[in-house]
Amino acid sequence: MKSDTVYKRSFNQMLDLIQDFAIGSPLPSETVLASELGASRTTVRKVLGELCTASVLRFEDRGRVVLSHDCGDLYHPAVETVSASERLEKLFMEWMLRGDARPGTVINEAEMGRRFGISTTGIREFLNRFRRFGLVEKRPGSGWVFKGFSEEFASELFEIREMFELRSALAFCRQPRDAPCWKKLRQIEQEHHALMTDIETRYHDFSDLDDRFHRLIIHGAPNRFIEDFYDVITFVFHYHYQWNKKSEKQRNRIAISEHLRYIDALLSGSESAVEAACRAHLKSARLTLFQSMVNDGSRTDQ
Amino acid sequence: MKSDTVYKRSFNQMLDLIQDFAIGSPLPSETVLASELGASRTTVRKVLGELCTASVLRFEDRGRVVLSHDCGDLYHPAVETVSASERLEKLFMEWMLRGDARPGTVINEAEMGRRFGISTTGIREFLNRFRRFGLVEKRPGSGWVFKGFSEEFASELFEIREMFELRSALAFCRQPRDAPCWKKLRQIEQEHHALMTDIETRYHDFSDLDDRFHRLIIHGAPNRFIEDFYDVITFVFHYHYQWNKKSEKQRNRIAISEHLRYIDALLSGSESAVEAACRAHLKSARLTLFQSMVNDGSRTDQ
DNA sequence: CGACTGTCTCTTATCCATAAAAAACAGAGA
DNA sequence: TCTCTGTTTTTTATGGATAAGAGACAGTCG
Repeated sequence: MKSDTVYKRSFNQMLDLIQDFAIGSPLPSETVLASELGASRTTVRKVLGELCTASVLRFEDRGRVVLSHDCGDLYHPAVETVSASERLEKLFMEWMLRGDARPGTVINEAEMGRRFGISTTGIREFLNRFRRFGLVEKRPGSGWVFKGFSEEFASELFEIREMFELRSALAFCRQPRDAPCWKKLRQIEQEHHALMTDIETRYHDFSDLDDRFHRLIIHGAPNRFIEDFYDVITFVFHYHYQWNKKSEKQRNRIAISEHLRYIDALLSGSESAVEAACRAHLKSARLTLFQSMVNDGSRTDQ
Repeated sequence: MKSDTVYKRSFNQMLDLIQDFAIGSPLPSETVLASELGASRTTVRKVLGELCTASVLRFEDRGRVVLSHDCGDLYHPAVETVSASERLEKLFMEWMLRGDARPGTVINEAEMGRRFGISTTGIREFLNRFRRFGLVEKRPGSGWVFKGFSEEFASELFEIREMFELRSALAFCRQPRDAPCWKKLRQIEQEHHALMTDIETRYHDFSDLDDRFHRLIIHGAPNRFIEDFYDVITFVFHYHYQWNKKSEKQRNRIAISEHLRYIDALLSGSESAVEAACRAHLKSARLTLFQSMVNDGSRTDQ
C-alpha cells in the first residue's frame, strides 16, 4: 500500500503556511495552494478537510478562513513525512558510510528488507537505481555485491569529474558574451561574496551554492550524461560530508575562494586561466575528500 | 511467479550437449554440467530428471548414460527461453526504435504493462535500470517521459564516448611494454586480419570483435564509470544496428581498417598517432551512425 | 468567460505471495 | 579425504492487490 507521506508532509507545510495568514483571513484557492506545496489538489483538499474538522480552518463562502494559529501539536512527526524510498536511501547510505559493509560484502534483498523494514520490492528498486553510483553490482540470479566506498572509488569518481568539468568550463567561456549564463554567473559570484562575509554563521549554506555553481558551468553546453553524472557527485558529497563534518567551515571557506578565482577566470575569458583555476579547485576538492576519508575513524580499516 | 526460462534454456543446451556423447557413454557429474550450462545444480538435476523420464538418458551406477540422440522434438521453443526482463528489453527497444514513441511521449507503467504483457513491477524495474541510458526520465509521483532516440541523443553520447576513448587510448599506450594488454592487442589485431579476409561471409561477427577491441582499450586504465558507460554504447549500437542493417558489410569493412590503423598507432607507442587514429575512427563511427539514423525511413519525422 | 470547487477515474508507491533457482548441508562410495 | 548425489533451506524473479495521490471533467458562482 502506498504510504501517505505526501499528505503528512503537505499537512505540515500547510500548518506553517497558515501562520502567515491573519486570523479570519481567507486562504488562497486550492489550485494555488497545491502548486505552493508541490502536491496535487487532491492532497491539498484532504489536508484542508482535516484542518476544518480540527477547527483550525472553517469553510466559509466558497473558501477557507483561518480560525486559529494554535496548531503546534497537530504536526505529523517528521519521520512519517519521508517516503519509503527516501528513508531507505538514507538508511542504506548510513549503513554504508559507517563502514558496516566491508567491500565485497554480498547483500541480499530479503535480509536488507528485514534490516531496514522495507519490502524486498522496494529494496530491489533502490538497488537498481543505486547501481549507477558504482557502489553496488548485480550478479543476475544471485545477489548484489557491495563494492565499498573506497579511495579507489573516489579516485575514479574524480577522474571523470575532472574531465567533465574541464570540458564544461572551457565550453562555458566560449559562449557569446551576451548569453544569459554570464548574468547568472555574476549573480552567483555575488552570492559567494555574500556567503564569505557571513561565513562564520552561514557556512552550512555552501553546499547548496556549490551545487548551483557547478551545475551552471556544466549546463553551459548541456549533455545529459554529464548532468546525470553530476547527480552522482552531488549524492556522494552530500552523504559523505553529512557523516564527516570535520572542519566544515574551514573547508568551505577555502572552496569559496577557489570558486571566486575560478569565476574570475571565466569572466576574463582566458581559456588558460580557466583551465588553471578549474584544475586547482578540483585538485583541492579531491585532496579534501581524501583527507576526510582517511581521517574519519569510522571509516578507516581496523 | 518466477518463470522457468532458466530451466528451459538449460534443457535445450543439454540436448545439444548430449549429441557430443556416444550412446551408452556416461555424462559428466552434475557439478560439471552445472558449470558447463551456467546454471545451478538444482536446475541441472531437474533437466536430467526430465530427460530420464523421456528415456533420453538412464540413471545407472550413480550417473547418467546416454540412451538416444533422437530428441529433436523435445526442444523448448526459443521464446520460452528468455526471461521476462530480457523480453521486455527487446520489446521496448523495438517499440522505441520503430519510432512509435515520439520524443516527449509520456509513458505510463500500467499501459506499458498491458502493451508488453508484463507486470507493472517488471516495467518499473526495467525503466529504473533503463534510466541510465538517458532515454527516459522519471517524474516522481507522475510517470515516465520518453526522450527520443534523436540526433541530439546520439551527439551527446558520442561526445562522452570520444572523451573516454581518447583518454583510455592514451593511457593504454603508456602502459609498460610487457603488460599483458599488449599481447591481447596483438591477438585482437590478428582477429581483425582474419575477419577482413573472410569479410564477405563473416561480416556479422564484427560487432562482437568491435566490442572486445574497445573494451580492451578502455580496460587498460580501469574506471568503473567509463566501463559502465561503454555498456550504454554497446547497448545503443546493438539495438540500433539490429534495426538498421543497411550496408552493414561495407560499414564493417571500413571500421576494420580503421581499427587496424588505430592498433598500429597503439603499437607504435606514439601518442600523437594514437590520438589521430582514435579521433579518425570515432569521427567516422559517429558519421555512420548519423547517416543511418536519417536514412532509416522508420525513424525520420513524417 | 474564467477561476473555483466537487467528483470521478486512472496511475503510482508499496506490500505480499509464490514458483523457480541458487546455495548450503549431509550422507555415501571410491 | 574428496567428489558425488540426495535433501533442505534461502533467495530471487515476477505477478497481483490496494490505498494514496495525480489528473481530467463537470458543474457553479462572480
